[in-house]
Amino acid sequence: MARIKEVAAQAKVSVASVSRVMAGHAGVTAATRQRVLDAIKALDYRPDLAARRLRSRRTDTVGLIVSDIRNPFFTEVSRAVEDVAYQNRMRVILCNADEDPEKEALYLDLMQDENVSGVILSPTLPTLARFRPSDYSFPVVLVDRCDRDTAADAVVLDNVDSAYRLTSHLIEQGHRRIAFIYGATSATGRQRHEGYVTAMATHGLETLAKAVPATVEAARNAAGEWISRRSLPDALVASNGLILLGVTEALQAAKLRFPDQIALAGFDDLPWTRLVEPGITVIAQPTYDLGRATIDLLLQRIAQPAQAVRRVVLRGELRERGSSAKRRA
Amino acid sequence: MARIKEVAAQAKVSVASVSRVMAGHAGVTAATRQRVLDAIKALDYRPDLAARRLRSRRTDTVGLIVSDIRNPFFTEVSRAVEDVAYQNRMRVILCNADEDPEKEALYLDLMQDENVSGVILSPTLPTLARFRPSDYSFPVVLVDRCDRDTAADAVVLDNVDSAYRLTSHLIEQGHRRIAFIYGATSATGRQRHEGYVTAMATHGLETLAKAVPATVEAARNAAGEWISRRSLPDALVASNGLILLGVTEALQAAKLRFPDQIALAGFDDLPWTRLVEPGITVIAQPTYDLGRATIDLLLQRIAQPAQAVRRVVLRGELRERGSSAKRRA
DNA sequence: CTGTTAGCGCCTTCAC
DNA sequence: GTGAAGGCGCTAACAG
Repeated sequence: MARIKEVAAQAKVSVASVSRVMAGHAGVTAATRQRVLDAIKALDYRPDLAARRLRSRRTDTVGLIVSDIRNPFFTEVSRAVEDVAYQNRMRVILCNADEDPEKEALYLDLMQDENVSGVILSPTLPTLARFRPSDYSFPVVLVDRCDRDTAADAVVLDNVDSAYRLTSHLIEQGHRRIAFIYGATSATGRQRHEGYVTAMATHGLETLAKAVPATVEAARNAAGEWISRRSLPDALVASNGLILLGVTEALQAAKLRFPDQIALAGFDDLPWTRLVEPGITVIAQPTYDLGRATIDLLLQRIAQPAQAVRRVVLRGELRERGSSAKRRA
Repeated sequence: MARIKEVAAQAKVSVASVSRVMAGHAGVTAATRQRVLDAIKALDYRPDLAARRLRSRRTDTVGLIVSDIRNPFFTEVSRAVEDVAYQNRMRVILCNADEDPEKEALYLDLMQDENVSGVILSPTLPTLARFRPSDYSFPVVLVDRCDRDTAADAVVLDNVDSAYRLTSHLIEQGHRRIAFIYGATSATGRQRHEGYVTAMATHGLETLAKAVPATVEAARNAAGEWISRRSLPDALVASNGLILLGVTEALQAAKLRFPDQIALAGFDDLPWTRLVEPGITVIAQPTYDLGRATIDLLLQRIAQPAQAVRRVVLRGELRERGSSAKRRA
């Protein structure tokens, strides 16, 4: 492995010039520049990143702390982050916090140790509650989850609105007893719950909601309990894709047909929601765009640490399908 | 941020002793050891990783180059890798090659620059064909995809066998004209195709196979073309979860009911395969275990670079569901 | 415009 | 058992 010294020797210049050429720094003759470039190519020189990072005190690395990598929403966000980051010569360190606040804290610590240039985080509720950007030596951009008053860059869906629209749609379809199952570990679940509550209240309807851990199993069990009661709701709404899956499984296990016996709707336009007859009505999230907006925001923040805190809100799109069809009066 | 010097000063010892204590090195008095530990705690000292890496010439970082992060198979593998890696004080750099050989090459290069301790790779066919472990300065463990004669550590499913069993199952159910749609970009698709061919040959049946890019869209189109022909096959088999999804969508678009009009089966026990009535028969892959075996192998290889090349083969499990049900003779 | 040089923070011989 | 000192490979400040 060639070192910068050898490149300098080969090009008959000083190491400083080599460094300057690599940095794309101005103030180098075209001639020396070329000699350096030739030497680099001739020796197949690749700068030592560890040395560079030690000296320059920057890592060009971003940490991606995702709350549940199995959730397709986050894998798509990760894909966007990965794409854009590498296009900008940044590395991505992947961390999966598994909806566990302790793991989140651990990973944030790790990021400190790694001296990353920035972090993307989708915090659980406890972490979000404690979250102060100033606690960290690196910029943090929140994705998917943040409170109204969180003083940090964030990219989120219009959760309240989307849930409001989804619920209103069900009401318009003639459903009245609409139940809402939502993730208890995230601000997102809460906000969607809020949108649901508002929509119900607007129409003078009683709410019927349950918070569950954001897993397929928990949702399946919760929905199962509801189903086994004597009085079935008219409709069930799930606050995200994982929960929607659990609910759908429970309905199927109980041999309940939608929309005939019960209507169904939820968040996240996963491929299978079209496959399950007659299709499930959902709010589609622009997942890739959310991810891209997040890493864009982070890169900008890294470049300009002092710029004003920003919040990007993307709109969810209602996709009506058979599962929410009109109730026969 | 405290430095090792300050810790040394605070503990009234030399930096060497601090370093020794941190390394858990023997030959330090319990007394000094305690003083150092106290100082570290008092100053909240955290060693600078960039400096340590420069000095020690090791990064304790593994690269994870996944061929398609949107494929749930790989997200589950990633989860396992992530889990185990961090438990072993290793970082994970995530790369998504998107089934693109050029990106794979790019990322492998990057891993070289990063001086990673090791790499996990699920190569496309072209990359696999060229692959020589000795081309890299770090150990590489292949996951999901490798040839019989690839001289590298690898963790894979028993692809040929599983496909053989799946196909045989369909034959036993009375299906005869069984078509196979498989991913053209991976050794895995090929091997599953081989198992299919063998099973068909064993029973003296003609094969009917098509290779497609490993995406939902490509599979949907391919299946669509097949379906629109005059003579429908008895059954369709998809070589992985993405392709199975595309095929299922095509069948649904054509309003074909399974198993009545056509039987269906595939690889990857994704949640939705149970949801689509009457359930799709699949080979379930032990995805998490595959990932864990892979990172385990890599960590062992890092610890003992000279050990013999190993191959771990995990067995796929046939899960019979309605979609492959007996053909009415 | 180019070269010399002083570290970045840590580990690790080497003396004592 | 402990400390002093050199150097990992690079960047950047300073001279020239």
